[in-house]
Amino acid sequence: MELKWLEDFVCLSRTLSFSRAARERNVSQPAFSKRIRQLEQWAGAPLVNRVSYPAELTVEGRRFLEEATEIVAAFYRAQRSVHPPPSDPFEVVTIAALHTLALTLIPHYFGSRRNMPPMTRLKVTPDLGGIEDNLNRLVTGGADFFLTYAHPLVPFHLDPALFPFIRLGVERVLPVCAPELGARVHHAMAHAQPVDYLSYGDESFFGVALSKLFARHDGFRRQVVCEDTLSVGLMSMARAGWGVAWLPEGLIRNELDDGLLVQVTNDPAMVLEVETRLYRHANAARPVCDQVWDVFTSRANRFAPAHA
Amino acid sequence: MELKWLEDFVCLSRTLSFSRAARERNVSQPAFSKRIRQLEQWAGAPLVNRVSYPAELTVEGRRFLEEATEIVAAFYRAQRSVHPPPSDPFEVVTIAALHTLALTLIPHYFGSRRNMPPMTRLKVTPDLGGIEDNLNRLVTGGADFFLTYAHPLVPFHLDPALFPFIRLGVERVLPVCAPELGARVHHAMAHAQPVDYLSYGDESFFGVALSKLFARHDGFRRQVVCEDTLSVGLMSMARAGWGVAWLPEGLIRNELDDGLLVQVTNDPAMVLEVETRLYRHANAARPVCDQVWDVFTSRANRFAPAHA
DNA sequence: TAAAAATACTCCATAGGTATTTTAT
DNA sequence: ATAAAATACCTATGGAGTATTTTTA
Repeated sequence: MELKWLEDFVCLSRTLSFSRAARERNVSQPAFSKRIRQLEQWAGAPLVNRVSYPAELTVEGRRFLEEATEIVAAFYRAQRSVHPPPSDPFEVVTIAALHTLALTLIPHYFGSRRNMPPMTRLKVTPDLGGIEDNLNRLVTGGADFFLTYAHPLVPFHLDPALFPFIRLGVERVLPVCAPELGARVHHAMAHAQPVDYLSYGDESFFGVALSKLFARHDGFRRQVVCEDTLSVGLMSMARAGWGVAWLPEGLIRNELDDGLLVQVTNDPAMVLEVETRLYRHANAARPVCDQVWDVFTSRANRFAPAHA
Repeated sequence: MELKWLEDFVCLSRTLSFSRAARERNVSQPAFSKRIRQLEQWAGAPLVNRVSYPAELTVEGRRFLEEATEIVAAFYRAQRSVHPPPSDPFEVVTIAALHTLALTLIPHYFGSRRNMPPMTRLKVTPDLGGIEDNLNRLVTGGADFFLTYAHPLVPFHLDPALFPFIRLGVERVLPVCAPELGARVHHAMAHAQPVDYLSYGDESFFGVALSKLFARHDGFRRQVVCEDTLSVGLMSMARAGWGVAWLPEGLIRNELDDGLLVQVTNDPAMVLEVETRLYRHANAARPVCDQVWDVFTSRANRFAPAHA
């Protein structure tokens, strides 16, 4: 019985796809399948229903998942317990965050240090374009909170019993470009002609969400001229006049106000609306975590970027 | 990272001996050492201090032990969660018990079913001579309680924080034989001549304890004529006149009263006194377990066989 | 038809064994 | 001197890969 089997299973329960989970776990699909079978043999029952597509957990699998998630977290807690952090008068609260939110939302919520409980330190661990790392940090207890976007087009499954979340607000992701390109781009889009497009790639949250959004509107043709998983990177390119980028409103409010970026269309179908959510581990029971949770709960919607 | 490494470590923390733990875990000593080293590498620190003898856990090891014990239990809880027992109106309380105590002490404590909380069922899982299996059942959550003898000569270590125990009483283990052998055996022992001896072997609790007791009195010579790890088996042989056996007083009270067995010496140095203890898992938090615990606590010493 | 999962097979990393040396009491 | 732990070395199991077939949407 190996720890990685449990990690495999937790990953599979999120992706509900052997191949995707295998890729995420950096093993070949046959090897991954075999490991899941070994786990099922140890557990004594099938945990995944393979006949349906997409795959789904069996009743036994759902029961097992709760325990498995707990055990995985316990392992890394045990590992950390060996090297207790040097006694520090400050309580450290770790927030795993999609990098854009680390830039835009966290300052909004906390404003100044005065809004933090005294003697606490905020540790933000931004991702590099994928949410998997952040999810793992939350599941294994490496982070107390996970600040993320959420959208029906980009499903990721976290057991709501173990990982409660609060909906902080809604953010609009707008198609923008430099003002000198505005007219040309507007014309191209209106006539289904290809436009220069600044892409998030196919892996990141916005990349997946946008590609599915565009799939619904085949009138939109695009030519990828630059790719970057970081929204701030794309913003720089857009300001330099390379092309159109879909950027979160909270990130570019100043640029829009100052006319450094302009929205290329008012078609609401071309605007992506995403929720902003804060997840926590139900067992992250430190008092300071409850305090931070309360700060976010009390300010939810009030400080959400789209409504600020 | 493998489950068996944690089981190895828990076992090692009890035995404080690589070779003994290796035997208990059914692997060779080098393989066992290697597994512990792998665990230490994963944990990121030495968990065992090997320079001292007997080996002892490091500070890190003691911290890690608590988590490890928890995780091992969680694994087997997860495994059981896959096949939940059929809904049964009865709560089952499982007691792992040294077989002799299963015969003598449990009936004394509970008397009739009326003393059990209503709608509960007692499941007794006696051992076959060794305490290791029972310890494992307790550690992995397979048993709610562990009823055992205890003696300084037979140390076994259970973390008192995780496995609290109550001292139920003291039992004397007496050298007895059939009445027709009494005079001859008494004479032989008085003159340091070998006597026919009914042995528990070298593995069981009484076997270890007695061999260490005898080592202090080299005046006692013995000839093993029969070996059985079960005390009741030895009692039958003793009644049939095969030789001398050391038997727990609670088991042979009737035989002594009826003159079917007689004590071969009154030398108090030849009597083994053992404690009877009830251990529980600190996290076995079901209400019915607390009730059973209370039954034992309230009756401790009152119903101990040696004082009954 | 295309993507996903299972199957077949090959290879090599490593877990575990035996034999031996080193170390500690 | 003896018992325990580490070291050295060898063998074989099985874990992971590639290639292929089967299956499902």
